[in-house]
Amino acid sequence: MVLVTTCMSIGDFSRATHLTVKTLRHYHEVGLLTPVAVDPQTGYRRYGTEQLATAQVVRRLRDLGMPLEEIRAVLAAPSPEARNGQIAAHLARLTDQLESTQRAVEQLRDLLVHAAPDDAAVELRAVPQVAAAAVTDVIDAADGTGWLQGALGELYATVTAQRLTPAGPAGGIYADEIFTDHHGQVTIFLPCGGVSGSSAVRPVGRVLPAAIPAAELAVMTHHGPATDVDRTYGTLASYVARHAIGVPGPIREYYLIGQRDTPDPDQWRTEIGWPAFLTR
Amino acid sequence: MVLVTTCMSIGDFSRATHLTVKTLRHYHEVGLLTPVAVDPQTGYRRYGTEQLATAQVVRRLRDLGMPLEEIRAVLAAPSPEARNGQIAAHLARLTDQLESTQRAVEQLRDLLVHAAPDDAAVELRAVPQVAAAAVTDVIDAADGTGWLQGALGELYATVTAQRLTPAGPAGGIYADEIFTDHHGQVTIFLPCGGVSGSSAVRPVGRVLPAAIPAAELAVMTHHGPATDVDRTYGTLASYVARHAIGVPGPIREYYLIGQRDTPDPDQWRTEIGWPAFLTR
DNA sequence: TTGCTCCTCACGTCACGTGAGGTGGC
DNA sequence: TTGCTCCTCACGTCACGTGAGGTGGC
Repeated sequence: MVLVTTCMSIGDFSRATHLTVKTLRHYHEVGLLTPVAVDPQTGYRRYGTEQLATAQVVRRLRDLGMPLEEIRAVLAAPSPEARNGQIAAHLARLTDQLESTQRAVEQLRDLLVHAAPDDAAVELRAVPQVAAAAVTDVIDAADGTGWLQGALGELYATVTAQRLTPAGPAGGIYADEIFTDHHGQVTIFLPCGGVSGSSAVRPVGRVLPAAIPAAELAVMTHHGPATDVDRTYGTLASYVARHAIGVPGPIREYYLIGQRDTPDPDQWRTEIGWPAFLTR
Repeated sequence: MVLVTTCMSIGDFSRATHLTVKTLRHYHEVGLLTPVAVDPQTGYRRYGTEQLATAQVVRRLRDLGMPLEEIRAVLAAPSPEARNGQIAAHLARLTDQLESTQRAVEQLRDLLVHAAPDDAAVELRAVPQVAAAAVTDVIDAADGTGWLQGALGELYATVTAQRLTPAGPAGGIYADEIFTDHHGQVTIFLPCGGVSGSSAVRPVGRVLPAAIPAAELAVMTHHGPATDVDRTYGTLASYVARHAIGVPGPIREYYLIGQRDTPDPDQWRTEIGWPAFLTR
């Protein structure tokens, strides 16, 4: 059986698909849309008419911002169901992006309308060592919020299942690299003391017993969701710098009221703790 | 008067703003966020507490996808009104993008659900030379739709003002570079013959009299808005390739029913004309 | 003194766009 | 034969991220 394919030059294929010649050459180079034939003498590319449909799909997926690597996976999907799943996953990402853009718009308005939080609310506090159940991981800052919710859920579930009583609000210890590199170690903990100050929690899944060290902190309470927590960080950093009380060490957060407590983000309260020395 | 500025290291400023150290150095390099002081010996950067507010604005504008160059312009705005105008312009662009993404989703669904247009509807046609009023420009393909509406509006307004009667539907002549480079010459014309075949139109604004040359075309009608006109182009190109009747020359479009005629996009009709020879 | 912070290159990423300089096809 | 199409480098764009390799500050 001989398959006779009707061919067209790259110029005709460009007019037919509304993809530029440069783009078509690029798609050839990365193996996304390989011409049916390439003249070995001249390097001239020949595209088959049956490639028009593929090009139309590629164009629409690119219009949706899908990376070339993922488009290649869609084209290679073993079944229509797999293909639809990949596309649906990308559309879900687009929806997430849209929501985060809408939040960014509100944040910007907030920033331009409302004054910076007042640093009169900064409090200096020495926290003692506590025994706790803890989850530790190295994460990307971008994944922070989702990861935090998962860790808190696992901590509360584990502590409850073991019939222990939390001895204070949950907290987090953030390595500097989380801020300076957007990638670093985070520990989320839930205080629950046992005999002689060591945690009574038994390891389950990611949850381990841990001793959370004592610290001296400049503390300020952030009101609302984490999206604009940087404003509270700024005020706190400014306070610490003006009083020249900064010391090295990881930043802490304490989750007083959050998603688990009330669905109203305005009522959420998070304490930010910046390492500081309290005595002069 | 001596201004004493409280300073912080790049590391502290990173923690305070949640911008990475690499990002802060980049913003310094491009002049977007210049430290208040740089140690001439060591190159160490010092940031002032009053720069925290600026950094917070920058971060939110970046979250909205605003380019660094535009953010610089926002920061340098002479008045709050100018600033708000620049931000509003960017938000309008975001809204446009959102709409175009939503259209892309529908287009993709269409492509996966509906079969390609049938090439039984392709018609071979010889069009004679006509006298016309015309607007010619070199444009980017991305600006095509908006530019086309403007040109059509100007053509119809001019012809009507000069009490001339259109002698047929408006059309467009698209240089190959519009498709192969996404940048090239386009002529939009409205036939209106005068004495002895030359256009009676007097030049006004961008509108000039022109003789639109005769052509032999393979023609197919596109139904609906221009967003998925590439499907009709593909079917037409396939037809021309299979019958081996393609000849060089610019592509034409004829705007039979459009935005000017009905607000319902499903009723819009555009003829696509692909250069072809009619005799064998 | 040690370890940590900070520094400057130099190069990579992603999806192309922009020339330069040259050759094949009708 | 002319002019057009097509070719391959090589480099640019944008907003950073990723090491390498080295120095200053507490």
